[in-house]
Amino acid sequence: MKHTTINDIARKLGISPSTVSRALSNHPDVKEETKKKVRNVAKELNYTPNQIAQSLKTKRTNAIGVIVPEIKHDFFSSAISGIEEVAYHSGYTIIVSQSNESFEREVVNTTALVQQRVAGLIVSISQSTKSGEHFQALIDRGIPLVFFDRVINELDVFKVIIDDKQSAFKAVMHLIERGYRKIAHLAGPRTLEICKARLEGYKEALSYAGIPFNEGFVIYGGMHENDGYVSMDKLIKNGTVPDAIFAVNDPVAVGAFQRIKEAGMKIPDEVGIVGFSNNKITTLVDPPLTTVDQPSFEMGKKAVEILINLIENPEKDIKPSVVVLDAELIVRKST
Amino acid sequence: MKHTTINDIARKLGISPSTVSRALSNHPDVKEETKKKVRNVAKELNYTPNQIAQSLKTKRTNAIGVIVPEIKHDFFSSAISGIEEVAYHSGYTIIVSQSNESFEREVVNTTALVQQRVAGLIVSISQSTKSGEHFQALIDRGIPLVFFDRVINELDVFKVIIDDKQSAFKAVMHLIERGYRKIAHLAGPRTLEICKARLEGYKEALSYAGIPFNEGFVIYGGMHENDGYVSMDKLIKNGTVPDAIFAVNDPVAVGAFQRIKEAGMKIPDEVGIVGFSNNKITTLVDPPLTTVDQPSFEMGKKAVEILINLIENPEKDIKPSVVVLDAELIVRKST
DNA sequence: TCATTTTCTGCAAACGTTTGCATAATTCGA
DNA sequence: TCGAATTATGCAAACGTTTGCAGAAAATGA
Repeated sequence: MKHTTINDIARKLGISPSTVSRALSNHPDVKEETKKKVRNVAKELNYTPNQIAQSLKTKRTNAIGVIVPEIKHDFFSSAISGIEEVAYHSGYTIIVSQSNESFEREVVNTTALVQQRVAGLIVSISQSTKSGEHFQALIDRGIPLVFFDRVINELDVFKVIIDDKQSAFKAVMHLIERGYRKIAHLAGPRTLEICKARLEGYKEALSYAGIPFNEGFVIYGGMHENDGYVSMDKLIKNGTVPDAIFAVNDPVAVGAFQRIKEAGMKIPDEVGIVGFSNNKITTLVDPPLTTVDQPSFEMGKKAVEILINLIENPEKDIKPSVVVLDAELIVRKST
Repeated sequence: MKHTTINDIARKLGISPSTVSRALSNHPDVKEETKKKVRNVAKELNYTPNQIAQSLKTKRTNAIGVIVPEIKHDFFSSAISGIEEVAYHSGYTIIVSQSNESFEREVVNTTALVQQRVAGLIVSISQSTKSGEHFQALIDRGIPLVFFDRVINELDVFKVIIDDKQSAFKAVMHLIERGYRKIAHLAGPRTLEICKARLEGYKEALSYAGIPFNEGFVIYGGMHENDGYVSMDKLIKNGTVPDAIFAVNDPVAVGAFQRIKEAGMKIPDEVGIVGFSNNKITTLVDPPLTTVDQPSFEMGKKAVEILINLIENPEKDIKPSVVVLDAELIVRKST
């Protein structure tokens, strides 16, 4: 009733399914005349190859699995856009799932993708992921895997990242050059390497500039706008108002930004603020935010390019490496 | 080398694959003791069912295809989030593709999804889609299809939308109540029904209020920020500066917003502005934008709920209907 | 004209499952 | 203790392809 098969075509033409198969894949063995007939009937009957059957036989799929913490997050959605873009042009399709920052869900998603026999996976881990066993299992089975942005250092796979520490260093140095001295850091979850690295960069810049590190100026929180708001609120309530903020990412920066405005403090005169990621919002707030341009779209593209290369060259086992993309500091009016 | 199969388990236990299959799916016919043994070996060998083979046999898949114009667009990425959320909890997986506003690519994506034998599709059409044949083909084959937001009126399928005309009407009436009289509309592509509807609502509000319709106050453009900027620029260059703007969506509103600021005009005193969609940015610009709250996340959820219902009840052929979700006007400081 | 080569087509097995049906193994009643 | 009823297992076909191999048909040469 539903889909026509190669057999329907064969029956209609009184030839064998094998010939039809070969005709459709333009095999040189089959006569041009037969090919034509087959193609016509195929069109006439609205034939679409059953990729499920093809995959079963050939043991290849053109599906790439993608797992991110949250699809709607600006950084990830544009990374996914980049992934889809390249995948599309290479004839791959992407299966997208989100972990919602939950470790369990990340594991479930991973096995779901394995069951679907995706050709490979691109992953940015959840903030509650403390173990990499589910990914190690992929590696053991020889399923190509590429991490981007949020990676697990211990695992020996390809990683597409930026130099978080160096970028953070540059951002904080910029604040220092602008004359800010009481610089607070709104940090992300301690579990994430990117957050650790950004914190490191912050500390290093302070020490480089001879500014003593003050534990009370590091406020840990999540990666969302609300976290930034809450963290800033804490600083204000504690009476330890800094003269500048380095936020772990843009949503956090924007949250802090709002709290600062509510407190009636002037940006950048009373408080300078630097974000991280170059989300679209940063250009739209007033004043626009200084931030680190994290090339989300390009990171997605790069990750999938690497993955496809791995998929299509299974024999030469390519040594995993860490690809570090450039991330520039974009200076705007908030500093 | 790669994946263990049911046969590996069978061989290891000296039983038949059929028994293993039944054991794993907890069939009552197989003895508890055998089940245990099977489960143990399955775990030991790291068995994951090959869903490709399962699908081929059962003729069912748990993949849902999603096609949107652009993944990174705020509205769509949060709709996709909603879709994934519900899909995940119902055991489905989503294959996401973007048309990039290209008709051809939309067609390619559609057939790619059909080849993968997705259980159903959720689509928001591209702005250059003028024909619905590729979707009609789905309907003819009995493949469940749900449109959301950007729909094709002529096709008899489920649609999840908001009342665009009514919402536009409310938005423009609000401007009128605020005292604005020279209201321009930055319209979207004439091909999209949502754009036509919003234009209609605009016209109707004017006529309702007895304000004569002025052709020169409708500027057609795309759906992006830059389009808003350009359209606003035209109005300014033409010397026909309105005292209020009703934009077809938020990005366009924000683009106009920036051009207005550049021109040194005060919002809302000299120019009022209303957007459409309630993108996150609208709360962050200064002043925050009045806009129509289009529940993207919920639209995604609703669409996939309908789709799953269609997928899981193929026998009772459910009559397609149009689901209209509520969209409230959110009044902020820009009007 | 017939043997030989070349060109084209079909048979059948395989991919990893599921499942109707047959049958082996076990349990039960008398 | 034996046949019947019950319980548990296996056989084999099927899902829609691909592909090695065999062999039919056509073309070639002498």
